[in-house]
Amino acid sequence: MAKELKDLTSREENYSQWYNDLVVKAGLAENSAVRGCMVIKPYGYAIWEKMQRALDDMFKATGHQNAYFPLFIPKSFFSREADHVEGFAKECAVVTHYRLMNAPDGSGVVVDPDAKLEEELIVRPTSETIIWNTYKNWIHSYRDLPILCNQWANVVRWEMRTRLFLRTAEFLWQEGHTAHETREEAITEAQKMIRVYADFVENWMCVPVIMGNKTANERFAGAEDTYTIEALMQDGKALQSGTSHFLGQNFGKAFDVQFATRDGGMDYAWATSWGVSTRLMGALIMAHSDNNGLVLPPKLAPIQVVMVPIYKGDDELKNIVAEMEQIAVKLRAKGISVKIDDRDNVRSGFKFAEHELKGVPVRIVIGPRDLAAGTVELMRRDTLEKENISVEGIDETVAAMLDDMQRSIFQKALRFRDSMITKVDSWEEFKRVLDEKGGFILAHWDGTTETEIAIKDETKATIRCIPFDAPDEEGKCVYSGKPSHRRVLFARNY
RNA sequence: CGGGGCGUGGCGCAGUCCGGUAGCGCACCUGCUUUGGGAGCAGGGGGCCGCAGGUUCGAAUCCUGUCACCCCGACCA
Repeated sequence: MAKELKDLTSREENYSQWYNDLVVKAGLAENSAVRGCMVIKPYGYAIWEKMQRALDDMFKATGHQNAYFPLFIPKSFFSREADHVEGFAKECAVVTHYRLMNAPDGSGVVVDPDAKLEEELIVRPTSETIIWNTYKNWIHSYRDLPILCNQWANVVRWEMRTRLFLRTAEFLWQEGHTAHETREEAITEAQKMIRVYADFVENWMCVPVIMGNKTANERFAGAEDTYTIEALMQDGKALQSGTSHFLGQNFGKAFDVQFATRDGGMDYAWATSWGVSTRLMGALIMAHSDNNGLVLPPKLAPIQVVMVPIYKGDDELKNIVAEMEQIAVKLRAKGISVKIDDRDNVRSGFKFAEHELKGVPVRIVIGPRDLAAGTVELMRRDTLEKENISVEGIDETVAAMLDDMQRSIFQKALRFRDSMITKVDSWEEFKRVLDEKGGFILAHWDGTTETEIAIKDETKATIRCIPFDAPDEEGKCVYSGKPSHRRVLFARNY
């Protein structure tokens, strides 16, 4: 391991650089040999697995089942829904051949020109088309509905510029795809799932979010309505953290998914889709980290408690580790994951720094003085506060501390987020707040795409959402001065 | 696809202008001393200098070509 871990520069100077360094140094992920693609390292993947498990439980609890659909999608499927192809065409990886051969001149391996595919295959950027092509065979009657499927998969979007976790050419996600009998039922489903996401992000990741509708301009390609959760990062930029779409009958019609209705007629199925991705890892990192490294919510930390011995000589080490093992048994009995760091090739100070960098929530240090006194030193990662406590009842103390941290990390993020929401009523103020403070801006908007785009062109700020809880309020558009009936949420974003 | 930058042990870099046969820090290995906040000393291993040509007695260095990657735009969330 490296002393180079030491220099996490101040976050204010260059937040992007700082973020990238942190992701790499904390051992979460790194760039791969493949352009724009990411290697998720074991520690990062362990966090992702915890997220997956929690989300999967929530999906099951809301009646969904997992399934799996193909990686490749015939090109023609994309032509079925005009908006959809428009939205994804520019970033698709295309498979054109199915065989390699040795180059005739011996220079290596080349694509066999005789092995050209009749129809090109697209590596899925999202799976609506292949799934609805399949649903056509599954749905004949209203009795077949609803269909509530989710798949855990990888997708590819050939982005020009990538950033670890936030935007990679290939990413891991889940995508739910449901089919319903009525418009109302589908809308209810889409709204239910955005609430599931908000629940997960707030209660597991400790990241507060604002739920709302996307504007027509920011809507998913092929959707009638898109719901989003928007989080705020510590540099004042917003991050779209999850979306849920009401797709109307667009895909039902595009793939001719008709069913016999209760009253003897025929109708097209109503659709939703919803997804969250490894981008959530980026949100987790950028929402809580400090200059010492990651701060992980206890519920998502692969290791919740690390124990570091302070010792001279093998005998002392042996005694301390024996004590630690007894404590570990008690902690594990409470479902707490524990690691005893008894490495003898690095010093304790190095271990402290390393575990802080990796965001381990609680550290227990035991040295000869503690051993004699029956105490330990306890430190919590979020506040870096240390206290000396008795070994008696340590399992209760640590369990309570982990619970408290889960709440406290969220509260801290919430206070920051709330302090970064500014109500703005003039164009001058809008630009000034955006440049000097950042964060979310609540302002009136005249509801037109022209104004939305003009604002984006001038300031790079976009409408993140029209919050569900935005109260009715008469006002004038901050840009055009035309009448508006509620405030919408603006921000610069990732 | 425009504009800029870079390619040298695992990582980060110096050396390139002005050619002389490769160096520094970290990491790694061995030993001793250390251990309550990122250890010290000593010794050691590892690089056809992105690739291909050319100039030259001699090329990391000069010339030509080529391939990567990074940053800023455009694209995208």
